[in-house]
Amino acid sequence: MAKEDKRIDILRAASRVFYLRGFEGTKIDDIAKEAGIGKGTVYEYYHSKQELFDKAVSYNREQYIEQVKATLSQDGTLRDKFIAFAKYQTELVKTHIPIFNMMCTSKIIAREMGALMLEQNIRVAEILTGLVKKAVDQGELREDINPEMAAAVMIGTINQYSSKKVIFFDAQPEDIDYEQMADIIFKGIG
Amino acid sequence: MAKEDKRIDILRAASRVFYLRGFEGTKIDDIAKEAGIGKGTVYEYYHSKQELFDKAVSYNREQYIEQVKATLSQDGTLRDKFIAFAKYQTELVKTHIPIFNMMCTSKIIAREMGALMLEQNIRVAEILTGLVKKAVDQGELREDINPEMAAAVMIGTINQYSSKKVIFFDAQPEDIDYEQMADIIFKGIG
Amino acid sequence: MAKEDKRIDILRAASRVFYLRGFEGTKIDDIAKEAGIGKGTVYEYYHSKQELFDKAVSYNREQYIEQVKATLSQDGTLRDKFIAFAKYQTELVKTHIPIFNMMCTSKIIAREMGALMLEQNIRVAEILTGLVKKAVDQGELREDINPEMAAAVMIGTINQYSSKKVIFFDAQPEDIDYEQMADIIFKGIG
Amino acid sequence: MAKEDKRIDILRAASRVFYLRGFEGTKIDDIAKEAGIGKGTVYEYYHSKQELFDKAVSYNREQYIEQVKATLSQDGTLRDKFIAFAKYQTELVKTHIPIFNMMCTSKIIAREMGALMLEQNIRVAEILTGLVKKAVDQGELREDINPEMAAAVMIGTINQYSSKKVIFFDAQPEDIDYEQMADIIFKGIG
DNA sequence: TATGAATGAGACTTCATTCAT
DNA sequence: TATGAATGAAGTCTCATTCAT
Repeated sequence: MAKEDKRIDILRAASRVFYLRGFEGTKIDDIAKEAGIGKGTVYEYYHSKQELFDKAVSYNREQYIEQVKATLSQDGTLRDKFIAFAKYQTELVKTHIPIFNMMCTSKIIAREMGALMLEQNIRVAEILTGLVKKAVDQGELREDINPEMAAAVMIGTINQYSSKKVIFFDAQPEDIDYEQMADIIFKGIG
Repeated sequence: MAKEDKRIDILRAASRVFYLRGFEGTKIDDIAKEAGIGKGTVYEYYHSKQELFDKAVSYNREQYIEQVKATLSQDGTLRDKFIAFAKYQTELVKTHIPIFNMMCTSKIIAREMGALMLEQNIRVAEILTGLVKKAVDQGELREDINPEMAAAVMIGTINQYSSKKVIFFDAQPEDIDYEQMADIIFKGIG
Repeated sequence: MAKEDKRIDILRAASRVFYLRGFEGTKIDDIAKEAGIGKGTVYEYYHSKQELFDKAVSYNREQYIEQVKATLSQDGTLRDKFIAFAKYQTELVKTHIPIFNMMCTSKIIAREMGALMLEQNIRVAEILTGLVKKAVDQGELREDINPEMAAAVMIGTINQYSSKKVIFFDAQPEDIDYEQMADIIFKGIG
Repeated sequence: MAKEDKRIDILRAASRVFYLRGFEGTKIDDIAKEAGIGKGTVYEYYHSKQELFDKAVSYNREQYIEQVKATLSQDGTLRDKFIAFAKYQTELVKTHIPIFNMMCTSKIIAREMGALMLEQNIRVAEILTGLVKKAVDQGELREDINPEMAAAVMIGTINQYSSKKVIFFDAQPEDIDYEQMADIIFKGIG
């Protein structure tokens, strides 16, 4: 228990620091201090910096995917689900899970992390693609659309507009007009 | 002349290596070898690794923005421009300019690079937003749309669908169905 | 009682591990595991790794010297004693007491261990030298020999031939022809 | 040239320090200081401490074997050769080549070094054994001796008596009575 | 008394930067 | 101007020792 709790404590501390400074920019000592423990103690729980990083990525990814699934499995139309997902994704970026940035800050991204990032993005896209197909079947969307592309429009728009507003302009998640975002995606800009 | 040429040579060599290995993962010696010169020579042209990195980022950003401007200033409807931009962006990712990845591989991303990335993305978004406004004025788009958001839909969709297909699934830029992408954005998915 | 037994247990466990891995290559945890106890417990009996090492060396040395004395105090001619000693020394190397190797595996050999090694070797040499003198008196050996050198011939030959055969060629102690060895030493090679 | 000279300089400096303190007890910084260079420079010439150690052992071993061969190939009887070899071996221990001690001071002795030590000792023993055989053929030695064992008597006696006198009692190599040593070996102690 | 989690000093190694040639 | 050998600061990881339980 206490042992496992501490493992998680260290993982979360590591996540915070990796998030802020990236893999290379993070010193084990930083993580130890963030967790309020000694440097050597980190190594009692994780064998290497790399392992700690990988575990932190996995941990946050799991958390993320679970939340996405929960968000998208709520009742309602695809429009409702989209708005819920957009809100969640925006909150996420603002507040807590550092997964996106963590993936962008390691020198090894070009090798191992590419697959991880892909997998996660693919899984979310797949879930959304499935929902799009169902919505087509139920007549909520027009029949001639490419579901995969439709899912890309949704995810892409959120990442481009919503997340960036929050990250770069310090906007609050509640300031985003999700209804308008849904309108423009569902009705088109033309 | 020759001096200035060599500066650019080094800059381009640095861009290639930074792109592949990130800031921390790149050794000055790697850059020197890539440029076919000695390690000390790099320091005759740039005072530090950090300066070289910054200059490489700026250089690639300039090139990128210039190309985007050229692409979007061609004659035609917004739809035409969108397709041209999507093609360019996709080619870009596939072939050469390492700007996106460079931004993801430095330990300083959270601090200085955030602003750079923002600025570039903002500039492209601004250009597109301007074109959207013009298209609204010319009746090509409906009047009630938020131009900024419309631009985000376009950029976001390209990044999510097109770039990912190319990056992660090794698709060729010419395999992407840009017409379909334009349709879904202009007509909406609803 | 039990306390003193445990001290010896730890000492023997330490001897085995030091023997295999040397001073620096041995972790306190290895010794604890070999002794079937916890790491902290080792420190209840010995104040430091260095003390434990020193005590282990002393312990094995005592045991060794006692055995050598017993072997050499048996009845018989010097030739008999030599053969008995050669057998014992060969068995020793093969089976159990790690004293020689322990002495070769510490970083402190050049300083403190030199004296220890010397002392032990000297004591054996002295005992043998004494026996040689007695044998001279009893007419078993010729009168003009240097007893110290004669002892060196005996010890040196055993170490060079017998021990090496066993250590490096995995010969069995009983495969050695001790009679032939005695012959060559007593009669000379000339 | 200068580069190769420096490689050797470092190797010799490393040999001296390894000799005094053993593998584990030697810090790269010690070697650098002994060589009068910076710590990083050592790594310009050798990739790791282990490589440097291995190279130092090999280097000293080569030097040693060459010298032994030269010593034993001089004209004269076996007795003459023995005396020359004993002198050389004694000088060696006193003055310069740290091979024996180096081999005794690493934690890896039990694994890799065993073979090296064996090989060297075997080679010397083989050379001597060959000379013994030749001496038997020429009637210098009696016919019924075991040449391998005779060689062991010679090497063992030198190591036990001569080297120890020098190492532990600080005797000078010229103080040793090599004639007496030859007598006792050739005529026997009996 | 016995334990093992926690600790931090210290070692190896890397690499940006300097500078003599 | 061009070079690459030299350097040492700094980071990762190990492990002897301590101490609360």
